[in-house]
Amino acid sequence: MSNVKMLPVLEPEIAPCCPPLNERPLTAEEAERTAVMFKALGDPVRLRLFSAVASHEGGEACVCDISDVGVSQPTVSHHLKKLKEAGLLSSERRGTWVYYRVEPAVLAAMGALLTKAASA
Amino acid sequence: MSNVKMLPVLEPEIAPCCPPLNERPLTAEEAERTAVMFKALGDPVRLRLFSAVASHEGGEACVCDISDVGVSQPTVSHHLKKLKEAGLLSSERRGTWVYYRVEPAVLAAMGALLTKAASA
DNA sequence: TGTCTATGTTGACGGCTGTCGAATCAGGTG
DNA sequence: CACCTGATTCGACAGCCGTCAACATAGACA
Repeated sequence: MSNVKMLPVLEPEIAPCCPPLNERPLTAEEAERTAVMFKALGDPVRLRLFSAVASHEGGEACVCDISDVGVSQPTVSHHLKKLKEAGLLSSERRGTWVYYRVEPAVLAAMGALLTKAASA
Repeated sequence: MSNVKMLPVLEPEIAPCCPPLNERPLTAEEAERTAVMFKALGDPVRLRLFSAVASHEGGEACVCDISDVGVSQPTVSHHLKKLKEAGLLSSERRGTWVYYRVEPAVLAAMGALLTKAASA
């Protein structure tokens, strides 16, 4: 298979998504979209996988490099798929191995949601 | 009753918690602690409630001001409790009403986790 | 005291989600 | 081609979670 479906909300280059959390109450739709991203990081295993990819040299990592998080290999694959669906990771097959890479724009957007709210 | 139990990890004033997600792979414990916070924001209703509190004047809001999110009142209470347990909100009763307030330090810590990772 | 309003708690239900083993797919190698 | 390894998908199960109605609690006020 090729591509898991991506969240359309994340397609714009800088992923503006939603206003800072303290600017105004989020609408139901905004909350729905944003919650998907936070939920993706709301699992310990996914957080470890994501951190492993993000901290790996070159900003990308093969599944084989990061699959030592205490769960079975199908479960690792399942979580990577979730992160991908949330728009936080992208994947590419190169020969034998599949490499995952972080999406910095999405990360920055999520960070802005929080830091702008914190500073105000 | 008074207080719901807080996460001990969030007690230090600036809530240093964990390194940026791309500095090194998170340990199991770090991931466990951090995931609790992200999970708290990983629900649309909670995100709307949190945003409503954060954007309310004075940085605090009475439950009656924010409970119009399309779910029943007990459900609102349930979600506010979750946000409180995650260390994202604090509450205080003043007379008839209960006021919720955001914890900016925790918010800043979560933001730093993401923005530092995004910029590197 | 009693009553009203504002929140929180309880108990139950249904759906979602994390997990695994087994099967399957993709690519490399012989 | 057969075979092996890396990775995903499938099918099933248990536990968690969001939701509600009903009940309980806290404070204000008469």
